Amino acid sequence: MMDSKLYRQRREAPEEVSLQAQMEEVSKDFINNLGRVADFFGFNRLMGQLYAVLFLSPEPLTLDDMVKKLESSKGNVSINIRALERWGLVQQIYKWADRKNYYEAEADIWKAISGILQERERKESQQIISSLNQSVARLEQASKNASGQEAVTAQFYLERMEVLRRLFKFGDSLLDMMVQGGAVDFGSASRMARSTDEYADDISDLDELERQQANQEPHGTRI
Amino acid sequence: MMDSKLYRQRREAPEEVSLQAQMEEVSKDFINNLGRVADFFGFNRLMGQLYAVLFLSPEPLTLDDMVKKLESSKGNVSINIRALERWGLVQQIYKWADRKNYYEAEADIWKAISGILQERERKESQQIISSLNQSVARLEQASKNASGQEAVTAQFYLERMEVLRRLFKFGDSLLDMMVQGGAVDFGSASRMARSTDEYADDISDLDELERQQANQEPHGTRI
DNA sequence: TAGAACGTTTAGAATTTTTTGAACGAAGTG
DNA sequence: CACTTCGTTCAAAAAATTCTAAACGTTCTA
Repeated sequence: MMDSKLYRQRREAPEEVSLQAQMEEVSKDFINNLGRVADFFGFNRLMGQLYAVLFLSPEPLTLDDMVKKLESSKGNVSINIRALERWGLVQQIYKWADRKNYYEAEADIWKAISGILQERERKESQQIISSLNQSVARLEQASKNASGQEAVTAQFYLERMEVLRRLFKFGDSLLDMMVQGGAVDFGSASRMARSTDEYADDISDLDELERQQANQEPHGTRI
Repeated sequence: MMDSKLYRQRREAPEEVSLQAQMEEVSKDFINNLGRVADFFGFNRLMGQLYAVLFLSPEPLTLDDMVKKLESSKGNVSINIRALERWGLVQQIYKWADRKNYYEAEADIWKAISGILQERERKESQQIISSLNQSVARLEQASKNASGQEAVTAQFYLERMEVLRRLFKFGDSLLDMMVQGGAVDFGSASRMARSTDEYADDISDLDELERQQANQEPHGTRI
């Protein structure tokens, strides 16, 4: 079934062979690139490559198709394709009277990315925000009746942590806006992210942060 | 010199000791968190931890201070602190008549992040964009006088690659706006990122992309 | 019912990344 | 000059990640 294609290819005229060859090369590049991207984003290379293969395939592919294409082992492909499935990057297709599983790439890239942002990046950022919130609360409480050197250091901690807390809050709302579709103004964003003491008296920036975040508060980022 | 602090701590009243303990714990959390963040972004854990230690320290620290605090080896700290320096996340401080090197964290987080985005994320995205551009160009050229099945497949490749090319272009300009300070509308962004055929006839989106990108074209993203 | 086709799981092999510790050189000190 | 302090380098160890190949369970087929 697949073989017929290969046969045709060998018999065709020079120009056509050349196109085939080009497509071959181009798709190799593409596959490598997505491999690197996946790596870059903390997935593994094979996941990216698998997605790439499926993304460039007009028809859904089977496990073995991918094994062949990527020269990897069946086990490895099996594991990674299922990871892709869990991330919503790949879907399974069932064919009538065919015991094989076919897979195809989620073609709506934006949907795929939103899913990842929602599931992974935001979870990460929210954990950190939550931890920072706790820390700030504890320190504020504990340093209430402190004085001298200790109080000064505690204050320093508080200021520094507040800077990071703002940053992550901003990052989190940025992610949310990417997912929900909103608008961000990086001009004010960058000012907000800068260190507290420089801008502590400039309340308008804080207001702006709150306003930006208000748009998406409904779905529960607040901690 | 450092010991005096520890001495004081032991002699102080219960409340004060408690604050110290709180600060200890809170800073451990913080250090771990930044370690994870660093990991998440493809640096290594120690880099994040080092940055955290410096970020929470009111005075600059020496290599050995950090070795002690993080219970790592000198070699490891040396290597990673210099990596941080290269990324502009940490600065060296020279003290008069002191042979040791002191380090302090870049306190302007936004500046630090911009640097990374500029140096690393954008480089990555631009490489991919460039590779995609080449591929698209090659395919367009090669499929000029093709026909039949081959032409159809080539067309499919082109469409798919165009989708990714748009996505990365958008990502690239997003990064640029974060660095330069601009505004992004994720509503139109998401529409743009979706697959070509659905929106091919809706030219206004394309216009919007170009307009958004026009702001930063000067510093050479165009390929 | 035996055997083939498929996908999953898993132990351990291979590879990559991170860490250590010792050696070294440069610079300062007595 | 002998000795100490400090930071870097690098080979090897340790740890973490990724990959393979074989075993296995299911489902289908003859």
